Amino acid sequence: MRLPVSFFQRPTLEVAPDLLGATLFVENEGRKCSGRIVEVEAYLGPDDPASHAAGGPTPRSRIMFGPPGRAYVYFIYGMHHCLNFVTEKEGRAGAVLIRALEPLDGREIMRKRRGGVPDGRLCDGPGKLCQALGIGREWNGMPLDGTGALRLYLEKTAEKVHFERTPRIGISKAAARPYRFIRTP
DNA sequence: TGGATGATCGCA
DNA sequence: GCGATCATCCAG
Repeated sequence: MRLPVSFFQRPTLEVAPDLLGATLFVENEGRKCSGRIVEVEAYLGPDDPASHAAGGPTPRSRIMFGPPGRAYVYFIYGMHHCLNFVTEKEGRAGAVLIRALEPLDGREIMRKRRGGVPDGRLCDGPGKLCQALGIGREWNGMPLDGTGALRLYLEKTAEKVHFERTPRIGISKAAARPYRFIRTP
């Protein structure tokens, strides 16, 4: 079942765990790739010091304050992109960072984009999955229901999903908050 | 463990 | 303008 945009119009900390187990589909360069979401992190609004939305809207973080159910893609460390899903109702900032996928369809082209790493390393990091799926800045702002100029969408899982919560990775501010969600067996 | 590599943002 | 910082990745 396709996830509607309204799925994202909720508190970020509720959306994040609900995304675990969902399948992300990306149509790019005439190819369709998909992967199961297995790790995410929540980033909140101005009250979350680790969030790009801390300190109010900026040219980069503007999308986080806009309507939910869109992609927030940013460039970091001079060489990587990260994919987020915008949450909360319009005017309130929030996003979920997609940190890892289990690759499903399109592994051939993902391997090609990733330079022939083993399948287990294709999408096991936020920068890696963007490289595998061919996601760059041009995907920023794309709706998550496949209605944009570049198509991506999600399907919900029917399975019961187990997960654990841990602190977020690679941040220095608000590092103690348990806003990371990992799918467990 | 540190280097690559460039956009971003606060402060001057 | 300037520079510290950065939601990363990979080689060694």
